[in-house]
Amino acid sequence: MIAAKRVFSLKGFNKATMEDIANEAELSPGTLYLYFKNKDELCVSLSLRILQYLNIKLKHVGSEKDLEPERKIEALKEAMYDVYEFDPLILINMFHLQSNEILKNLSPQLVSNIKELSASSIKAMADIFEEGIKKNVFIDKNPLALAETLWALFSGIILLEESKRLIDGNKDYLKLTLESAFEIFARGIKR
Amino acid sequence: MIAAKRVFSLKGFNKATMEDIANEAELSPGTLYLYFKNKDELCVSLSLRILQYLNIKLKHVGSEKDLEPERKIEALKEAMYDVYEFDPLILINMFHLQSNEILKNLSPQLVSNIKELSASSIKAMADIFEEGIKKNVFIDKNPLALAETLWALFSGIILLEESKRLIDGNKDYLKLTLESAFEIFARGIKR
Amino acid sequence: MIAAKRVFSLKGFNKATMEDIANEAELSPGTLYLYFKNKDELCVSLSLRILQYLNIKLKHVGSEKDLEPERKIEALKEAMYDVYEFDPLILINMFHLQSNEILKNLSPQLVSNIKELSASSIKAMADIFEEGIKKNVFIDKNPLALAETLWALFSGIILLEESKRLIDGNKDYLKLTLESAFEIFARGIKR
Amino acid sequence: MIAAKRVFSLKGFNKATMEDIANEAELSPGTLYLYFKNKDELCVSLSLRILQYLNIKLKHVGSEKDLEPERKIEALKEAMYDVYEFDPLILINMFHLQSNEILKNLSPQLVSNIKELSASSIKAMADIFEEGIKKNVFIDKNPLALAETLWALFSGIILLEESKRLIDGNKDYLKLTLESAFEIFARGIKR
DNA sequence: TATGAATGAGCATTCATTCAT
DNA sequence: CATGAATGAATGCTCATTCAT
Repeated sequence: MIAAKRVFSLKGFNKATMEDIANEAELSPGTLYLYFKNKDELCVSLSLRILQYLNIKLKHVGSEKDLEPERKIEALKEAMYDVYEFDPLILINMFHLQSNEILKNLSPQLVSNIKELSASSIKAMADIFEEGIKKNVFIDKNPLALAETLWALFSGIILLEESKRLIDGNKDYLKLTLESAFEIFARGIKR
Repeated sequence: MIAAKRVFSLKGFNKATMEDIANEAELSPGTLYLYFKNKDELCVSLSLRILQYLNIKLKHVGSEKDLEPERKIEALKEAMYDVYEFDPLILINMFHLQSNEILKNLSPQLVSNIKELSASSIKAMADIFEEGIKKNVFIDKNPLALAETLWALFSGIILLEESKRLIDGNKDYLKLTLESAFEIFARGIKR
Repeated sequence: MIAAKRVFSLKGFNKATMEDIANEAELSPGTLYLYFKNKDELCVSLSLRILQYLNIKLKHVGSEKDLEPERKIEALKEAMYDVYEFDPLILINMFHLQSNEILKNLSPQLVSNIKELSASSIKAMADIFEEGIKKNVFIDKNPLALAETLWALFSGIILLEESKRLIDGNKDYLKLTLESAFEIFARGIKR
Repeated sequence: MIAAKRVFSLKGFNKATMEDIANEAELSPGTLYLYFKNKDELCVSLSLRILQYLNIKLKHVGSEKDLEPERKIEALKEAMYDVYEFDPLILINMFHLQSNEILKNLSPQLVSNIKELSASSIKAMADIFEEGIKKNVFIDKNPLALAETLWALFSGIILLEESKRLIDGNKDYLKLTLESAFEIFARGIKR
């Protein structure tokens, strides 16, 4: 998977061949198929891994007992930025994947995994919002709706920054963009 | 382009063949190449079209003299939803495109067009925010930053809904999600 | 034909398209087919032209009454070099053509033309040799055989120099190579 | 390579498809690409093989200690005829190749191989001439120039005979033509 | 005479996948 | 558990040629 990550990052998913990955992993092409049913599943496994990482990070924020809801929003931002820095390319890929034709040909098991992890991540955020609402810190809205909005904001920013980098060759302003967006979001949900 | 739209929607970009499109258009494959340099450019042309449409809609909102800034945010939401309804698949595709390996192999002319239209769209929103800031309706933040946040929110929501549809087979809740997200955003930027 | 010559020289016969030639000639592709049955015949027409030119030159040498046979060999060399300089690429192409798969698909008329011109050129040289043999200046060999040898020598040198240029990027030493080869040939046929 | 030789001989290089060759070799098209980078390189490999064969033959003649220089010229003729008989079509193809657009797209390795073999072949002949010059049997001329002349004569004759066969349907007189040309050449370089 | 848009058969090449070892 | 040679279906793209105007 490390090899695959490296190759996908370098060549992009479509241009990377199984042979490339096998070479990078110092394995033979055939061996890859002992561990992954096909190329799609190999690709998705990478997404799953980062989704797991994100999930853990978000849950961890939720479980911090001593943190005020408002601070937790801050912590979410940090968590998201951490995940991004851990592996930008794979994160981007993951957000692409979610609405892609690849999903259609995936094994139900894997789709189910993705579904669970996504749901779990959004749930983790929703819990935080729910707490905030109960404490009268956040506006009284469906916590899930708040969580989805934040999720959308996060993924949208990731893709926007990627697109800016590709089109303009811009440097990496993600941190700033993220700060700014979270500030607006935080104000938007404050009671 | 209508044929291509149909075929891409049906089969997805990678699975659609030039022959499929030619058949749908009742043309020969060779003829497609008289009008589009290659498959990528044909695909991107579709994105360009919807980006143009979005651009016009956003500019139109900006130019409405009698509308209060707060109403214009509402109008932006309507505009975005209109564009989505005009052609969901192509809009999704467009947001994918922006951060994709396809961009790397595109003719500079086309990349430049995309760049201009994106910039112009964001600028149109930024103008609205600037007006609102001047009128002391919105918080005093860089209007461009506000615009980018809204853009990210929009694209993130589009992709999130698409992913929900693919994974859960959920019905189309975009309208609701959009409403909810815009409400938060509007509160977030209100002074 | 001038346009075709230019395009073939630039791109080579296989890579040059009829559209290239039409553009260069400021005509439409269709129009080319009013004058040439197909691409092969257009190509061969060019060869025919230079073969005609060579033919005239060689005959002219033969008809110089006041020239000793030995001088005529010198004159042949000059004639050949002239033809080469007139259009190296087309001459090379012509020698390639003669033993190529293109010939198999040519109209009988054109094949017949080539045949006649080649024969006539060789005949012109043979006449010179015959004269020399009668005058006891050249060895008593079949004049046609002498002519064919000289023809082979000429074409071989043309192709060798072309190959040297392509492989080594060497400058144009054709003149020197030709001199040297003719000297050997002249000694070889002198009584 | 045997399959390719057969197919090229039958259909000519341009008309032969990779599928034809694969079928003839009882392999799949893809497998061909495991051994040859592309069609051009497959074609050139054939040329390389005969060039190697020619090279060995010529060197062998040069290394015969007991042969007088004059006999070595005879032996060269025999060697060349042997190579021709070994595979006429491929030899013709080889001489075409040397001055062709194909060379431009070849891997540097292959071009370098061709270059070396050609040079080595000409050198082998030049050595023979040098020996003859030292022994006062041949005229005192640059041995390399003599070698190139003979090379040109050889290739020119090969192509001329091929063209005669194509145009006139003539039988194979190569042996005779070669004899005659070598006789002239031998006289031409004799002191 | 000239056009040029449309053709569509044709082909090189790729690469995910398999399977005998 | 690993191999890697072989596969062969799949497809983007080309370009000589045509024909209605």
